[in-house]
Amino acid sequence: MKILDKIYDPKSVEARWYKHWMDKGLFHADAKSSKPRYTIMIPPPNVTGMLTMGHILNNTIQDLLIRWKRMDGCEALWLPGTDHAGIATQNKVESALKEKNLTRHDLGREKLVEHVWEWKEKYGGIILQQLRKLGASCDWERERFTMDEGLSEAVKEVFIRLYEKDLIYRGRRLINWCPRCHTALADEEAPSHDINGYFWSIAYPVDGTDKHIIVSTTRPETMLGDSAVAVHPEDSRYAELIGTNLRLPLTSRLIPVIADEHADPEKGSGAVKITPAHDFNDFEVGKRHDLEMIKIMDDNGKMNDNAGNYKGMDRFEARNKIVEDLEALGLLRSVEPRITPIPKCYRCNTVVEPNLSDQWFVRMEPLAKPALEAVRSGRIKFHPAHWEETYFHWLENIRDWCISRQIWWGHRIPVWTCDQGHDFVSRTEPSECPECGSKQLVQDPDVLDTWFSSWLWPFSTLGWPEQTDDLKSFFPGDALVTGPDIIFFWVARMIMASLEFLDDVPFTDVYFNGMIRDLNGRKMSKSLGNSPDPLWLINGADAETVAPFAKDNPSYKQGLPAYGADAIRMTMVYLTPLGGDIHFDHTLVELGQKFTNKLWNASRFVLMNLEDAGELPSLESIEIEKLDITDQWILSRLQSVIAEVRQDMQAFRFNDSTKAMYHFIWGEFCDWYLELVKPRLFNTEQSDEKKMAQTVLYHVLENIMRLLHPLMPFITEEIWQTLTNCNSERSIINAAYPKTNKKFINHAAETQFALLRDVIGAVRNIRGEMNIPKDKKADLLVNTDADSAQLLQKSQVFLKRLAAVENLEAGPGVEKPLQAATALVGKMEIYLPLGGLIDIDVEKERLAKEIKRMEGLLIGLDKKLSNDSFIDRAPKDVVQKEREKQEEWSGRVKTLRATMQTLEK
RNA sequence: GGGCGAUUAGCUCAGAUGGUUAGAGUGCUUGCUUGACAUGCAAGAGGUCACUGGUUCGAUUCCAGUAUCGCCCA
Repeated sequence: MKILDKIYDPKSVEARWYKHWMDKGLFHADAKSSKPRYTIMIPPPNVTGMLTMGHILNNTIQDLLIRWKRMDGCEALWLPGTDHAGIATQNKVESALKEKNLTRHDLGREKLVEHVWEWKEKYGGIILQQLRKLGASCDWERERFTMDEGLSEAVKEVFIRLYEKDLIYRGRRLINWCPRCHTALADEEAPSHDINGYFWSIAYPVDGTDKHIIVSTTRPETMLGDSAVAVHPEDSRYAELIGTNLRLPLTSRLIPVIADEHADPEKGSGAVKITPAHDFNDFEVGKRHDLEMIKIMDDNGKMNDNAGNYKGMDRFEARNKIVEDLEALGLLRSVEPRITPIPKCYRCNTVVEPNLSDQWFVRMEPLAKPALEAVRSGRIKFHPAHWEETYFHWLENIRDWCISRQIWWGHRIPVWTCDQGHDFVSRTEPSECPECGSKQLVQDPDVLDTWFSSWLWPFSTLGWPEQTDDLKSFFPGDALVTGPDIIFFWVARMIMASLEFLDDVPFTDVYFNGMIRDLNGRKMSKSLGNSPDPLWLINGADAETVAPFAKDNPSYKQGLPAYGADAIRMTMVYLTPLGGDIHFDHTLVELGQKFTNKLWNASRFVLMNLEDAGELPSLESIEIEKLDITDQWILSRLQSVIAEVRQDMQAFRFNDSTKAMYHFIWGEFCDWYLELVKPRLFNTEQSDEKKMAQTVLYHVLENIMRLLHPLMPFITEEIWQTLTNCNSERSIINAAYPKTNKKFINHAAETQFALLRDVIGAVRNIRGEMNIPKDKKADLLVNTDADSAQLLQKSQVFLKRLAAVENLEAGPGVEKPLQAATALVGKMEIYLPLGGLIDIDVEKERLAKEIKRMEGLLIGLDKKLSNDSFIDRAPKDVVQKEREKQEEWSGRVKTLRATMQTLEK
């Protein structure tokens, strides 16, 4: 049997096994397999993206599920890929052009798109390479990209189907416009941010009088586009003015005072300016009152012809000038600071401008209804469930989805217009207008929102609309693992699309992983620069490399050790409760690193001690009665842990499953079993006892490796291969996930072992508190019943080894010697006659502390039990339990007091 | 303004369906180079479970309110 190297080196082990897995095609899922299916579609990262800590968590969880299901007998598909990120990618290429003093218009549409493809081939998808370092067991043969031919077909098909069902329409509407990216955005793509703004109050003169109406606004520049001032119909202050005209300052226009419930009498003066072409609420008011829609800005966010003297100014420059001019006219009545929510472009952070333009929209309400129902009925479950509220709220208040984008990188809208003005859709390049036969055709210049391709991801990746084997085999999928930040963008829309086009849900469970934050609680993001490069954590990074980052993140100053992928995976999952956020710092990964080291060394120890084992019997063939109590205990515990891990993973409680394994492996297998098994192993003679110990050791460790593999794939493969002396044809990837074996569940053994462990603990406690060196052995006397005494007698070798016990005397009626330290374990009294070693004062102090603690507990308990309502109303078994406790504890206090007295003599 | 979530040991976090002597890792103190591991072993200190009420025999756990923080929507 091979022995492991002294130090675990994640770098070489990880590279070696990942290559092996790839070479053997172990991640490939076979559509023709007869096994049950398990499918996860990766949330496709942007093709421009780099790996972040968020991806680490997200993909570790997916890999954990996939590897578990694969071992558990499923044909498991984890399909990877990227999306083309229309705006982001085009931005990237355009800024590269800018350095050569070129704009996209210099190149023209075709050339630019060519350029983007080149860029994509060269730099795109780095993130997928990075995922391999994490150990992701994606089926790389099935990698997809949203601009692939097949996926583009799916997009076109979906557009046409929706168009023909009248679920897609073109309309002139107010949309969110990014003046920098030069495109429309969906509502979700323009999230609002609070900024420190102002609230300006402006006097609008009533025409023909010397009266004024005061209106307030956070955006004074838009007044140039005002077409009315609204007051509430029941606001008596303004009743007489309704229908009169106001002179709009800085212009020559007259605008009416109208009555509309949009005006809130409680807010400001109660009168509100209406700018239908530049405000979403005002747009609705404008429609109701048939007001003129006056656009005062161009697509760059600069003032246009309608802005009079302000023409050509940037919107913010115009704002300042307008405020200045109003002040000069004496019409500016007040300025107060105000936190103002403003929408910003999610790609470039520019302030978004509402813009009136022709765009394509999807009618969402008919799609939303079935999607709502799918979650309400429980066909799809969210983990944690509270995200359902957010989902419901959005779908119940759904607005139509603006899907056209005025950029060039993306799926072209399959709509043509002929010179007679007829619009029509076509699956192929049309040669004539189906309505009038005209051959003068122009295709819509816009492309579709990237999410309009991502929402098809669960089936477009499998070949839809073709009825491929993959589609039949792997759709619908099982789990989706993603962040709650894209619940609207993506999760809800995938559900809608799958129900609409395949009449089925795309997955049955959605796991929302938490956000990774820095230690100050800020979300890790590129723009804040507070996220370390995850590859630093995996491969290590010297101080120089991380210096720029370490400036604001001092814990990185010394550089980072190579923690390895397994350590990071384990740490992240350990730290994440169901959907909870993580406050992350790299030093937390020491948890996983230490665990990895422990696992490695424990395995090394086992392997060293199996060298002379020869052929070991199968576990099944062992007669349980012949096993040592410690063997029975560890095997029984193993069964419980297997059951617990399975249960937790099934419930998406990965941190609980991780903790269960951690505690079992370190706290029970390493700390206790390995120590207890040593006497048998170190026996140089070959004996049945030794062979038995070796057998149990082997089987427990082998189970541990399989149990842990989905979480820590590399180290478990390395150890498992060595342990099982595998030829390279087999892999732990295809080994069976452990199942509970009822034969080994043994509660009696667990109880007996607990007793032994507690006695050892009590002796260690005394020795520890008195700082008694290990080489000073002491006798142990235990006053206890015959059964326990027998167990202790049988376990003398353990007591000697782990508690430095010299001689043991145990049985009923054993009396406390003078000059002894005392401890109570359950109903046992244990004494350590330490002679010269014992410090009476320390022992008195120790006893006094324990008496005080127990008395404190007893007071509470007595109070509870003297409460009649408790006795009457609490369940009988609870009362009974409390009574037993009271008896035991008061007995304990009595014993401790008596002991104290003997010391005081 | 509306909705959702959080507040437990110095730090990072666990604690389904109310009854546990409130836990883990890390940090801290003490003692150990014990034939796998000093990335280790053993022992210890450290908590008014944010605050105020309510429900209950009993609340860290359920409900309401307050405060602070975070996210989403307007």
